[in-house]
Amino acid sequence: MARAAGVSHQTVSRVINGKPHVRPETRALVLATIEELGFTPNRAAQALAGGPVRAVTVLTAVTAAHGYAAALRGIEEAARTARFTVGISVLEPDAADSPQDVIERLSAGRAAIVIAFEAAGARALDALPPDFPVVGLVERPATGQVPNGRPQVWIDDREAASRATRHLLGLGHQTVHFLSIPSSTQVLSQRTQGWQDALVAAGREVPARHAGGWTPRSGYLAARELVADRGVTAILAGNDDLAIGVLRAAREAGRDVPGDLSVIGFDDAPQSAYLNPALTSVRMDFEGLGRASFGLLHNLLDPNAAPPPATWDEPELILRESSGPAPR
Amino acid sequence: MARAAGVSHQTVSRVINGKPHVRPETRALVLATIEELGFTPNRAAQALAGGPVRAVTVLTAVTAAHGYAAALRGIEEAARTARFTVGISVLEPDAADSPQDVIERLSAGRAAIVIAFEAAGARALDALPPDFPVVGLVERPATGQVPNGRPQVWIDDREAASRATRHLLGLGHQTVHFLSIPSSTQVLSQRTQGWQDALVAAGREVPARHAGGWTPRSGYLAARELVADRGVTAILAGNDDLAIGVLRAAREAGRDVPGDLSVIGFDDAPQSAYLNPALTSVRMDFEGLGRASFGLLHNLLDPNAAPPPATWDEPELILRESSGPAPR
DNA sequence: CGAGCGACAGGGAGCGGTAACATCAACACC
DNA sequence: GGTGTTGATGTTACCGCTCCCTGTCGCTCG
Repeated sequence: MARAAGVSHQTVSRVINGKPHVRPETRALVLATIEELGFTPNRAAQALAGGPVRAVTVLTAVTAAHGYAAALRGIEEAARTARFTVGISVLEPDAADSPQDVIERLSAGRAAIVIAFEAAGARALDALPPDFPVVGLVERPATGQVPNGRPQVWIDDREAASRATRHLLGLGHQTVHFLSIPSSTQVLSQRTQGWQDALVAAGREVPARHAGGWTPRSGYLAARELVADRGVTAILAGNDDLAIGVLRAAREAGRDVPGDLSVIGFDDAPQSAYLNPALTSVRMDFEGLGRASFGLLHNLLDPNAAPPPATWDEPELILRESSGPAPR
Repeated sequence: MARAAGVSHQTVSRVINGKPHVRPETRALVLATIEELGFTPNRAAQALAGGPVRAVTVLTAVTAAHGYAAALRGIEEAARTARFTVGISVLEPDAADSPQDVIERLSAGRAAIVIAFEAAGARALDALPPDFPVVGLVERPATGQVPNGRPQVWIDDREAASRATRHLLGLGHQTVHFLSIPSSTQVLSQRTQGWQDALVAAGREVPARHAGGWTPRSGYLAARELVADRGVTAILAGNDDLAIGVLRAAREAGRDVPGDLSVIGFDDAPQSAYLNPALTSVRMDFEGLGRASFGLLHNLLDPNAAPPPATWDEPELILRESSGPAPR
C-alpha cells in the first residue's frame, strides 16, 4: 500500500479523488509514491465502498450489424473519456429475461445501456427494475406512445425511411418494396412504418413486406423472389448488409442496377460507397447516438460531474449509384 | 440480505458458490429466498473478498475490421458461458502505454485479453507486468523468436498468405502484388512475410508492397495506382475491407475482375460472398481463436474449473469469382 | 459408553477503499 | 490571552462478500 509513503490511507484516497484539504507538498509526495510503486486503485474496493459508479455495461443482441457496432463504438469512446469502464454482454434471442438474469450480466457498478432496436434488447430493457440506472437506445416510440419513463434516445428512422421512399417515388417508381430487418416488440419496425407512411401518403398500394435478418445472406435469400419479378423496380433494404444481398440477387437475376432496379440501404456502412454499384444509403449517426446515450447515463449517475449530453446528426440520404429513375 | 432467510451469511455464501456442507433442505430454502428477494450477489464485494476472478477485459485498437469483431465475439461468447463479465477498452494508436495506464482500463477482476495484431495492441501487451493474468492474440511469432513467456494464440496467417499467393501463381500470374494492413511492431506483418515467402520460393521478383489501413476507403486509395498499371494482374489484399476498395478501384479503372485482374482478400467477412464479383478470400477462424484465448485465460485463472481450451480452424482459401487465370 | 469424526452451521477477520467524525495545529478575533 | 475557525490529517466504521476457525450435532467404533 501507498501508506508506506508515510501518510494515512485516507490521505491517499483524497489525492486519488482529487479532493481538497491536502497540502500541495503532501499531494505531490503521494503522487510520486503512487507513480513509483505503480499503484492502481482497486476498482472493486472503490465500488464496494460506495465510490462513484464508473462502469457501464452495454447489453445488445446484435454485434455484427454496422449500426450496432457504431453505437457500441460511440458508447465506448464517450465512456473512456469519462474514465468509465465498459462491459459488454450479448443477449441471446431466447434467453430467460428475469431481472436477475439481466442484472447478473452486469459488471460491478450496475449501470447499463441497452441497445433495444429489436426484441431481445427491448425485453431486457423491460426486465430491469424501474429505478435502475439504465438508458435505452430504442426505435422511435410510436406516436402517442409514452416512453416508459426511462431515459432513452433514438434516431427518427421512421422519417428517414419515409424520405428514402419518397425519393424513390419521386424518381418515377410506381411503388417501393421493402425488405425489413427484425424489429423490437412492435409488430412493425419504425423503418417499415416510415416506408408505409410515404406510400400511403402518395396514394400507392403497399406491397407485401419481406422479412430479412441481419446478414447479407438473409438479404440475398429474401430478395431472390423479389428481383425475379420485373415489375419490382425499387427496393428499400432495412440495412446495408441486406442491401448487399439484394444487389447480388439482382445481378444474378440479370437485373441492371440502377438501370431497371433501384436499391437503397440503411446505415451507410463504410463499405457501401465502394460497392459495385456504390450503394445509395441513409446515413444514420449511431455513433453519435451511442455517445449521447452514455452522456445521459453519466448524467443520471452523477448530475454534477457530467457534461451536457451530446446530440447526434439527423439521418441523411446519401445518393450513389444504386438508385435512379424508374425504367420507362 | 438473504440472512433474513434465517441462516447466516456464511451459509448463503456456500450456497451461492455451490460449496458442500449444506443440507439439501437448507440449500433449497436459501435458493428459494434468493429467488423471492431477487437477490444478486455483489460482484465488487466478491472480487474484493478474493473470490474467484470472473471478469475479463478485452483490449483492442481496432473494432470495425471483421477479424477483430469476430475475435471479440468469440471471447464474449466463451466468457458468457463461463459466467464471466467481459469489458472492452479500445486503445488509441498514440496512447501513453505505462502499465498503469493500461491497468487502469481494466474492470475489477484484473484479467485481460489483448488483441495485439497491430502496434498499439502489441505495446499494451508488453506494458503489462509479466505476472499479470493476460493472454494475447498475436501475429504468428517470427520463426525462432520466443514468445515472451506469456500465453498467446495465433493463426498461421503467414502460411495462409503463402497459400493464397501460390494459388495465384499457379493460375499463371507472373507475380502478385500485396496491399497490406497495418502490422504489429514487427516491420512486416506475417501476411506480408507469407506473401514474400511464396514469391521468393517461386523465384519471382517481389514487387514493392503497398500499405493500406483498415477501411475500404484506404484500400481504394492505395489500389488506384496499382490498378492503373495493366501489368498488375493479381492483387492480394490484407483483408476483405481493403479488397472491396480494390475491387472498386479496378472497376473505375476499367479493369475486368477476374478477366484481367484477380483479387483475393483475407478474413472472409460475411458480405464477401455477395459482392460483385464475389470475393475470393482466405477464411480465418478468428471467432474460434477468440474462444480459445478465453479458454487459456480461464485456465490461467482457475486451473481446476476451466474446461480444456478450444481449438480453432486452419485458414482456408475460399475460391469465388474474383480470382481466375492470368490474362494471356 | 465415551472418544473420535464427519457433516453442518455460525462467528469473526479482513479484502481495499470511502464517508463521517475526531484531532490538532495555526491563526484570527474580541 | 481565551476561544472560535479553518485547513490538514488521522481514526473508525462500514460496504458485502469469502476464508479460516470454532462449535454442535448425530453416529460409528473400539
